[in-house]
Amino acid sequence: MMYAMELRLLRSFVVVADELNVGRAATRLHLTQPSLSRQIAALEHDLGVELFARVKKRFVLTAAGESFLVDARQLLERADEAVRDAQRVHRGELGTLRLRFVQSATFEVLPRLLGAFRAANPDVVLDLETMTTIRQTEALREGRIDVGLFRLGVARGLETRVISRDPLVAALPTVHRLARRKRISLADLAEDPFVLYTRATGPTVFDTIVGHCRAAGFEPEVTQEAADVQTIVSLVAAGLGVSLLVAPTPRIDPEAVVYRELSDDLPPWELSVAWSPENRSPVLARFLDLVRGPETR
Amino acid sequence: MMYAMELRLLRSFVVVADELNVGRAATRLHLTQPSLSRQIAALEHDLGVELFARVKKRFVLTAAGESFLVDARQLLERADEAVRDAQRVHRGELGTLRLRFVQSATFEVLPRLLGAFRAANPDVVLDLETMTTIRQTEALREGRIDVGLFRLGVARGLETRVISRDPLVAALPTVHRLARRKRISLADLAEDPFVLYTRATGPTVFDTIVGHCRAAGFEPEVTQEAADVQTIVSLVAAGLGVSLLVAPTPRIDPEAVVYRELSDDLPPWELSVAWSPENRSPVLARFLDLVRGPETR
DNA sequence: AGAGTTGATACGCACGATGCATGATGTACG
DNA sequence: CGTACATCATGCATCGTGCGTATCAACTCT
Repeated sequence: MMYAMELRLLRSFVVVADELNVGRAATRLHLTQPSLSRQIAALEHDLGVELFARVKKRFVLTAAGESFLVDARQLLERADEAVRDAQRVHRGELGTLRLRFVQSATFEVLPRLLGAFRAANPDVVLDLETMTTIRQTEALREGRIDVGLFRLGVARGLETRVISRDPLVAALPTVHRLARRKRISLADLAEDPFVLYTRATGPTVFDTIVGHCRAAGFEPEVTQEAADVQTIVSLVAAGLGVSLLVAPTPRIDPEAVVYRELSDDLPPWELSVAWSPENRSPVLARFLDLVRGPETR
Repeated sequence: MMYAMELRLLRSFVVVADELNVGRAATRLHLTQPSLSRQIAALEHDLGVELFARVKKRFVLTAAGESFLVDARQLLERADEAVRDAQRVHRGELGTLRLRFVQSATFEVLPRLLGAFRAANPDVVLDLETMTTIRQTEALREGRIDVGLFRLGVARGLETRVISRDPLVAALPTVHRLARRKRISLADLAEDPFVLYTRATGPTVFDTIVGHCRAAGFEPEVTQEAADVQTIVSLVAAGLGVSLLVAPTPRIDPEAVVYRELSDDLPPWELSVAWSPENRSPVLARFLDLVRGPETR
């Protein structure tokens, strides 16, 4: 069905229904009385229904008019809301930010970032999940997510910015012979069994650590692999071996595990924000303002 | 804030968003491409927000466009609904019928009437309540209710139509000396105590019954009054006296109370529908179609 | 490189909404 | 009871705006 009905007619109708007097309503609408009279007539013609009963030159809403008034008010209200929402989405105040991150970002960087973003954009829905580095870059390129947080690696076709440089530390069981030392060197651990990230899920982490060991003159004996930090720390606590982790580290089992600085001059482990330059999401823009702003100083 | 936004623009926007091709969308809308192009531009100008990203002469919805599309669809949907509802209200298919009735209508007439009306108008909300005759006529004149159902009395300024003529019957305790007789005359009850409707709430009922008794040659001894039929029947069941009621009668205490026809040639007790001729409610019109239709044969 | 799409812009026209003047009808009040 | 006032509808001229035709500009595909 094709109605010629327009919001302009609804706006007029609501005012006339409010005043129940065409002349006064016309003044409020900056129109003349005849013009408004014809608008109402046109609306009634469109609907095929009388909205006002002209009883003795006086306007009264009909039952159909009462019903339509309620709906017209709601309609105008919702139209305004739709406009406001579109504008807010445009400004990035409203929408969804799809953010993925590696586990080691969860301990310090992520809470700090999200806290600041939440405060500035309370109406943005945050779609959060952990994801490995490789899958993040894929998802970013295909536009399935907006922001990635991962360590190492240049991502072709993606923009990145380092937001944190964190040292590697050694995780030792409290009962370990070196646990009393404040700093240790990698070479000290040459004979120890290692617990490391599963190579299958993220080869860079595994390979980099093994590379550091070789540079220190030994081939690490990896007795156990695990897919997440928590498990690795638990295994270290249980005495299955030592490990190398990125600081800040999880505070589980503080009685059973200690973290020690490394005296070796290892390059810092960089945490980067990554996004696609093709992604025009205003919410992403807001997020990047936050990330780039303070760092550009 | 004054938006020039009109539904016409929304209708166009939805189609363009659907096709993502101005030319094809224009064909569907029976417009030319330039015209539609300008409509979209005008809409974007109104909102102050780009709805489409023109990337390489190809249309893609922006985030704001996505948001606005959802709302625009909903808005158009609701606009149609508002029109349909107004039309249904006009036809009396939608709305409220405010119906009041005296107690004696509840046993047979009311269920029959409402059953038929409900079947024909399932979306009309029925606002039902018992109300005394006098208060019904007041409420009808003041437009507070649509239909009244009461007995006796001409109501000035109201239209009425008799829909049921019911005989008076005598209510006797089962243990009464006349309970075995099939028909009795009023004069037989000359010495019995009477239980009647409270005169204060409805004088016509009380006075008419007393009038019948006098015509039968005795002054009834009213030992007890009560405001509703149920109570009266209970009192008769308890042996406090006899009563005269309109048939059909409530089926409470069938062991303790019997109803007997009267041999006197009393005028039937008429039940009327009443309404105000000023009331333009389409729902009322539908109701009257039902009431008048079958009766006019 | 050239043909074919596709969206934006220019220009003239025509329809429609507006304002002014007036008519029709009802109300208030002396 | 009649006249002045109020209120909504209608006739008519005008102005604005949205539309179509023609054309341009930019990108795609072969």
